Amino acid sequence: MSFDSASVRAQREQMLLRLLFRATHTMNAEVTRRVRARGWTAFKPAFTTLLSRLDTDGTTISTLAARIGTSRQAVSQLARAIEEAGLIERMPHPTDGRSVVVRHTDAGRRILLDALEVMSAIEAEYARRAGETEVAELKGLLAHLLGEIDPVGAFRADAVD
Amino acid sequence: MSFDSASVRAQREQMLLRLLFRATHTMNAEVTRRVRARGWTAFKPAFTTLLSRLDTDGTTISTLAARIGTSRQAVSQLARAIEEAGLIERMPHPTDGRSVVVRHTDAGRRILLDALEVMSAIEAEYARRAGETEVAELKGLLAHLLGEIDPVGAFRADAVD
DNA sequence: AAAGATTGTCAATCTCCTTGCCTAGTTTGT
DNA sequence: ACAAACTAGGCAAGGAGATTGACAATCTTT
Repeated sequence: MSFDSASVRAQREQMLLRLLFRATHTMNAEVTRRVRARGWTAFKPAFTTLLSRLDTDGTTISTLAARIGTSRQAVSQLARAIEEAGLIERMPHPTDGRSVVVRHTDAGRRILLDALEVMSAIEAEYARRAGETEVAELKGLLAHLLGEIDPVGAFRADAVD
Repeated sequence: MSFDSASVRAQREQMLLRLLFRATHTMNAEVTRRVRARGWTAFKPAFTTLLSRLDTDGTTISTLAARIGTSRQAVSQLARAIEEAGLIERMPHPTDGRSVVVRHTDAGRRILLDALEVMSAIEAEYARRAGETEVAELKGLLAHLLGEIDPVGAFRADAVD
């Protein structure tokens, strides 16, 4: 394998990982910008990760960690930040004295719905610019690939809490 | 829009942004793991961003910043880290006294080729598991979408350095 | 020459995450 | 019943990667 900088660069530009990086970064920046523009100035990109995984009756830190796929400490810290933004609240677990249940506040529910609306709007815009079929197909292919390479990361309706 | 936690969660799982996040994260983790396994223990995920954008005869910090799409400061810091890992070297610009030219060392060229091999191997593996056509199509659709939403991020053969 | 831009860097700060350790509870084994 | 083992959560420290503001050195324009 020879080394020619231009061809190496061109090659990398077409790598799947590079394409994924660019798409993720571009879309995430846009979502954050628009959610903030809706008046949620305290919103941070990481918030939706947790907010969207809370059950109506609340969820424990450990369960969240398992769902999100990070450590309990990370969730605990993230939860503190979101709590300080007034979007969730901590409560003692009804039966397990060690556990803490995290639950949406009203504002937490509102911002989540707003974020979902923003994401839908952006997707719709992408579909308008790049083609309805293309974007739908892209989502299908991504979901298909993820089913192969990251089955655990998927939402499981039967998750035990 | 009503609020039902389970349906909201399910809805978000199918959002394009969420799919992109999962795919990016999964693939990036795998690339890093394998490159490290090839003996590049000092390798960090962020390195390839810069390494893959260096020209054979070197590139200035400002040019890199424009190419990568971040600030000069970020590039400067990243360059220091990569320099300390022995993969690039700084040199004074031949004509412009303000500029610094960043260039691959031999090790820098080798690790980049290794990383590209790793990425190709992973893509091939994905193609085997999820289908050749599917992965090729996924890449095509991503590139197509990016052409619409992030035209600047693309590689430009006519870039002036 | 003087005014203005541009290049790279320093320093401080921020976000998100990790690792190591610790206490308070709960479950298990005998 | 009771000690051992495990689990839930949080504290502290710190790292990776980026941002922002300020700045000296150097070019460019007028």
